[in-house]
Amino acid sequence: MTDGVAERSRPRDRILETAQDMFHKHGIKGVGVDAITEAAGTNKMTLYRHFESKDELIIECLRATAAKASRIWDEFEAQHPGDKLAQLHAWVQKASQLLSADSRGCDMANAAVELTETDHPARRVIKELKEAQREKLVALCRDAGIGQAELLADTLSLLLEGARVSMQSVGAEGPSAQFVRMAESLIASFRAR
Amino acid sequence: MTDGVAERSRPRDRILETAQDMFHKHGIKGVGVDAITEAAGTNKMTLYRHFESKDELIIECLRATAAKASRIWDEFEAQHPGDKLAQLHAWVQKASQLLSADSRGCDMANAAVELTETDHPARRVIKELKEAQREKLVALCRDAGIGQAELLADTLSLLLEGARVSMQSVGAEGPSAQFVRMAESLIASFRAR
DNA sequence: GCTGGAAGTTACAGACCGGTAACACCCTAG
DNA sequence: CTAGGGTGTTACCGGTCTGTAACTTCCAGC
Repeated sequence: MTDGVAERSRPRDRILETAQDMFHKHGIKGVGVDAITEAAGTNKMTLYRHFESKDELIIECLRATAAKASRIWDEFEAQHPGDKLAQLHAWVQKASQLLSADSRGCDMANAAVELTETDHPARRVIKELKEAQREKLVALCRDAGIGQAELLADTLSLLLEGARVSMQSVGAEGPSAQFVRMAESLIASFRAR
Repeated sequence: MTDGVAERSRPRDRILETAQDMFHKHGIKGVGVDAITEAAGTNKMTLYRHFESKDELIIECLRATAAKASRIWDEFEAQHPGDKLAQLHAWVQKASQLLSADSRGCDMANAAVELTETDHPARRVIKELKEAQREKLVALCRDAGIGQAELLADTLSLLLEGARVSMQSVGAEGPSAQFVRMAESLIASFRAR
């Protein structure tokens, strides 16, 4: 009969959620564990009882973010059951919404930029998660009946990745503003082949 | 009759060059001023006599990097005088070379990711420099006789930006490997309109 | 009510950070 | 030769960082 209120959830969950949010907003190196625990309404010792190090917490945050993103793909399937082309357009739409709603880009890409040590434990996790996302998009393009599915998927990936990082440097009025137009005409052009 | 040897150049120049290199390799927050001065063969006091703060040094580094990039555009003009379309293809080629030679992406974009404070002095510099680069590419596309020059330039920008950040998260074998093919077919498609 | 484990508290270690003060040195322009 | 500016050296300041130790408090299950 545990109380379901978010504010009174288990400390581990609060830490994970708060850390995700703060890493996203201020960057990984821009947030200390003390700040996280304080914002999560707990303390450092409790954090280190649940996560063996800050690096481990970072990895768990990335996994959680990826899992959240993965759930969006389920929405596509639910909204357009079986219609893979419609799901691809929904993907473009969703990407555009993300661009409008948030100017801090992709957590995994940002983490890769910040964590420059080539042997950092988070790097292989980032690579794995990004590869999984790539394969999902390739499969969607292929199932939508597009011939060069890999090429379209990769192009769309780069466009979105570029848009998300471009927003952070030039701002929302820069090249990223044209993302939807670019993506849609790309899809049309690939379908025409 | 000052000795021209690079190792014996003025301390300010050595600091600037070393800082550029180290910020690029290890990120801005991953490098302390002590490490920079030591690598530059000097000391912290000398750094602070030439730069009023680390933030100011960061800004000077970004300006220097942009100036270096700007010189590449002069090469395009020198290699293909008057032939703007050839220069556009040279741009693609050069971008691809950068992708192969270096996996740490764009210093300005990386800095924008790292420096999350919205009022950080480097942010407006980054925006200015990125906007200048954008206008250069737009002008090149326009002068190459492409109708929707802005749209092509912005698409190429996002592709390159995406490729440079994608390399850092997924690696060189990911979507960024197809950059040249994407860019060239984009240019061809825009020329056909 | 008792007990055991989870959580909170305080203090601390050791390292690094950006930035400054005071002073010694060296080398070149006059 | 001398004066002075650029440079090097050392020590320090106050702050922040990750991570730990020792102890107390709380609360649910029995």
